[in-house]
Amino acid sequence: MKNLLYLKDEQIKDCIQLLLYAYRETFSDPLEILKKNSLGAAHYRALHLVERNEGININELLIKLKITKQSLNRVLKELKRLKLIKQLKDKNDTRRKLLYLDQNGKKFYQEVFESQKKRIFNALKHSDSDSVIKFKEVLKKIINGKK
Amino acid sequence: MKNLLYLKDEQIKDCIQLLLYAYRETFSDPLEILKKNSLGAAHYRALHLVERNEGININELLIKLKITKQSLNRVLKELKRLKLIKQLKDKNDTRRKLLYLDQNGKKFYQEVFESQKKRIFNALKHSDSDSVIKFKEVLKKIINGKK
DNA sequence: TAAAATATGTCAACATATCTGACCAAAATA
DNA sequence: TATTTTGGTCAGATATGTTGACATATTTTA
Repeated sequence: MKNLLYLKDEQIKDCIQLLLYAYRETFSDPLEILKKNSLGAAHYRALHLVERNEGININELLIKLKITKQSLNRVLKELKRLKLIKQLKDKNDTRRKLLYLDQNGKKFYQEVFESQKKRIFNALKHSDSDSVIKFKEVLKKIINGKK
Repeated sequence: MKNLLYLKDEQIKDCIQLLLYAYRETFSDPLEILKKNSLGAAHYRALHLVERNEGININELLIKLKITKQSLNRVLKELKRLKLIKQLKDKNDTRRKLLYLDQNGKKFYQEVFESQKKRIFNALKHSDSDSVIKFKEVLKKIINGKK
């Protein structure tokens, strides 16, 4: 049995705290721009997922966001009102509604993303390629978790 | 100029998404136990910081949490009521109140931490020492951010 | 084809955790 | 003594989530 220092409780607590701070800072950066448009973090999370998964339907989005459809609906209603996203019927199953960024959406998303990007960009720029790969690997293991 | 693949927008978006998911999963694990005691994530964040900084005062805690004193006050009131934390006056400056875990607090904190620890522990266990070091380095750069 | 399942939308009520702004008191410091 | 610092409190607002109930259109299944 190796003496795995980095598995000691204090080290784990360190990781948890770093994760909390990194998340908080990363997601507080874009709040200002969002607020100007009377939107919040929840709208951005949905917008981000639509941007990265153009044509996603409501159900898939719900699963990724892990919120109820009532909560999501409120968010989507406002995003549609502001012409940031649009819905098109799935031709193979017209019950399903597929989500896309609308005209304003692409521009707005890019603006919000830029505000958030700076922090990550600088962090990665000052890290080497290997560090970034390992950083993402550990994050993925945390996400998939539970042994 | 090197061709830094990992600085492309798509890679940055990947990182942001991983960070969001890792945070969400890590902090959703302990919610069940907290809820049994009618506490939430906010109480745990405060409890965690008191555990890691025994004798911290209110102002320092406010700065670490980045919330208003009104919000913190409500959280601390409940933690004190449940005998999870206690306040002692600073003898050098009796305006200041220093926070410590109370009897119940140590036991309760450990229980909640264990529920959260599993996920991180497994992720780190399946990573090598170098990966963990680099993982933490990148997180720190993200936190200190802004060039 | 009739019944069941699926995908989405909506209403209402409520819970939680945050915020702002105003104001107060005790203690330390200039 | 006047000002600043530290902490507490009240009241109201906002953002985001929850449950539960119900409606509609469409697809799938028996």
